Amino acid sequence: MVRPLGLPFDPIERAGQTWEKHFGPASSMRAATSIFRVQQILLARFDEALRPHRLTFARYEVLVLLTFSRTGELPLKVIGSRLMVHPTSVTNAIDRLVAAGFVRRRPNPDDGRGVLAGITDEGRQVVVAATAALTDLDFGLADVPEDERAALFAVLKRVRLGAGDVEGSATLVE
Amino acid sequence: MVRPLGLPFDPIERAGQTWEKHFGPASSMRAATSIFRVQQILLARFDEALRPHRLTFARYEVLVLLTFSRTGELPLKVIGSRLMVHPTSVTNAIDRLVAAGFVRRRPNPDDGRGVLAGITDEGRQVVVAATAALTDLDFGLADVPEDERAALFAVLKRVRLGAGDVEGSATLVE
DNA sequence: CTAATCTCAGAGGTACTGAAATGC
DNA sequence: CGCATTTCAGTAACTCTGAGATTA
Repeated sequence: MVRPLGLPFDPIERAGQTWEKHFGPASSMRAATSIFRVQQILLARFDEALRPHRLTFARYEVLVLLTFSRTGELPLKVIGSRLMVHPTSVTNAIDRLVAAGFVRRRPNPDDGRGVLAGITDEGRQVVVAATAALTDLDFGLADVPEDERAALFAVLKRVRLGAGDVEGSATLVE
Repeated sequence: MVRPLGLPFDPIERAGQTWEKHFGPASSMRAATSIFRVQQILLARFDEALRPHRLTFARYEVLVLLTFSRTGELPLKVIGSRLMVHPTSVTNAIDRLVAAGFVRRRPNPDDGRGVLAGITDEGRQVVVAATAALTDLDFGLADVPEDERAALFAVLKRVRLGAGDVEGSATLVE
């Protein structure tokens, strides 16, 4: 749980006002700083909700991805690109999921270089429970009305496409 | 620099579609996942822009805060609450800024328990250069139109207030 | 005495680089 | 051969806990 700050003013608002006096327009700075703070708040909420299930949010995402796959198995390479994490981070996450009994590893029969991660029965059970915990929280966004969630997603999508998340869309916004 | 993914589809969009089939409404999940991804993209951009100045974004924020103060000095306690970081993180950041020659430490004459961090001339110079680097980047939000930056800030503010960032505002949205 | 401020030691989680092993 | 996939070793930066020293 991120400790409530309980300040008598909004620190980001105040930083924005001071910024405008010293440096100029502050809209980007305020928005960027808010993204950092909210990410910190959400991550703390998620990890708190997931701790009883012996999961972090990063590992939960891996399990969900495996649940979504037809066979319950995916190459590590695919996991990394879908979740947008570094290959060594995938190895690390899978190591820990295997240690917890939620995932099995086996060589990819279709590609001798590769490895498949497959979800276990225990992994499927924990995903259900963990998902219930997170949806109870509304993914930390209970204070945001439904239409604003969609707007938030749309605005952030511009940034993601600009960073090359989707091939050929770096200049388009659909 | 976060590597471009160059996927043939948007991984968050796809996860949202699959989510709706398995679990139900996905607007919160999509928005929350987007916040995580964009935070990762922005942080990578900032740290890349700041590396030539021997700063991380966290340390840059400390220097800016000191620049904004009347005397160029602030108690560590104030730095921690304004930047919303843990006391031990403040100590760590100040340690490194002192080692880089950007900050000086001295006992707080008004409170024997406390410590003041003060920005040095070299620190003031580096803040100017680093700020130019970040504003050149539009804080990573060049792809977001001006009015949407304000909207983004407003939506995220609901989450921050709900987490208790501002005393007495947990239930209000101004 | 209680409470606040700061520091230190240690643990946990993630990201990244560079190099190696293996197989396409 | 070049290239892709995974792993390992090491580094870095941050967060948090718990303990201790100092002082309001």
